Parts: sequence; C-alpha cells; structure tokens
Amino acid sequence: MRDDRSGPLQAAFFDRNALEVAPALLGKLLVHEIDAETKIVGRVVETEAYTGDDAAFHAWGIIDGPTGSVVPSGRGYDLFAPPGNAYVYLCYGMYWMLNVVTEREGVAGCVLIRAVEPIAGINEMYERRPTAANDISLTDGPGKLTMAFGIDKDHHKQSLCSPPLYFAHGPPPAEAIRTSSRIGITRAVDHQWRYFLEGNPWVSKGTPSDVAAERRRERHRGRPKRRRNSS
DNA sequence: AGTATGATTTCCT
DNA sequence: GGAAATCATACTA
Repeated sequence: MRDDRSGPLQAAFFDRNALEVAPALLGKLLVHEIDAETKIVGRVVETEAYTGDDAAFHAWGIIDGPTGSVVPSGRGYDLFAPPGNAYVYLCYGMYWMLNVVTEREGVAGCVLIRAVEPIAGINEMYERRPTAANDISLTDGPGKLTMAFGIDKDHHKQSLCSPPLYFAHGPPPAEAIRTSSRIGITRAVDHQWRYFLEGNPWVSKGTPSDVAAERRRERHRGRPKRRRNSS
C-alpha cells in the first residue's frame, strides 16, 4: 500500500507515543478548509508531547489499563479517544488549544500544536486576528493559531484525518529540530518534551517551564517566609 | 526591553 | 476558592 503524500495524514501516523508524534509533526501542514473558496494553511514549527506518565497531563490520575476502570469524568477522558482525534479545550477561560490525540484508543496521549508558519490564507488569518501587528504575531502561539484558523469547541473530538481540518505532508524542514522543557506548566517541568524548528521566527516566545521555575526560586531566595493558609 | 496584571471559564481539591 | 498547556496591554527603566 503506497503512502499518499497529497492527502491528510491518517490515523496510523498518530497511533504511537506522543514523544514520537510531536517531532514528526514538525514541517507538516495544518490545513483548515473553511469553505470551497477558503483554505487556511500553516506549517507546524512547534509542538509539545503529553503522555500518561506525566503529571502535567489532563488525563493524569485517570485510571488506565486493562484491569482498572477508566472513570469518565472531566475533560481528560477525551484523551483516551482514537488516534488522530482532536482534543480542543479552553485555556485560562479564553483561548482554545488544539491537540491531536495519540496512541491507540484506550491509551491516553496527545500533542499540543503550539505554533505554525502561515503558508496560505493569510488575509483570512488577519480577519480572525485583528490585533495581530504582523505575520509573526499572527500564529506564534497556541492560542493565536487557533484564533487565526478559526478553531474552537466545535472541532473537539472531531477526526483530524479528513477535511475540513487535517494535517498534510510538507517538504522536510530545513531547520534543525530542537527540544526544551514545555511552556506554561508547573508540574513535570523537567521533561524536555517541547519540540521546535531552530531559528524559525514563528516559534512562540514563552519561557520554558524549567527556566521559569528556576527564576522564581531565585527571586524568592532570602525573602521572609510566605504566610500560608490564613483562612 | 523586561516585568506585571487583567480577562474569563472550566475543572479540581 | 484557586489554579489553569495564554495573550494583550500598561507599566517601569
């Protein structure tokens, strides 16, 4: 069976560990076919992996395995869905985050799409992001790219292996793949599970969480002890 | 240029 | 009640 490089990436691509899928997605194209005339395309330049062995994961604490029962509660339950499904959730009450579910159905895992480089439909992206000052700020962050692409709750649990929203093959990236700690989390900050294309201007500007945690410790060093639990 | 803060909703303890 | 996989704006220097 030949690999059709012109169509959407199929479920088999996502049917493995998030730590493999996350770097493999770099250089792939995120495509949203809004309607017959409108197609928004971006090149993936930054991803993060989230796995079952991960305290920062939304599925953390949900029982996983053939003998244990999976308790279907909370948003994390949707991370046990089939590979290639979308996991879209609201972050800080305002911004939609786009994730692709990885691993076979029944095993939780996902990859967060953190930044893309605009390839097509740039005018449509500006319409959806009126505050963007330039092409870079259009899609250089996970909340920014979902705004630019018009991705929200309606895409949650939908398949990303067929239109309207899907990934496609692209040219192999010329940039080197680099890793770091993930951004914006407070648990499992030492996992180097963020992947990005070195030097690409669309990579988000956030501080990796291990660096942020170190800076916090530095700032609080020598200060009087924080009073806690004064209910 | 770097740092701080408000917005706003869902989930968890 | 508080934190959360963020972003835009208003500060300070």
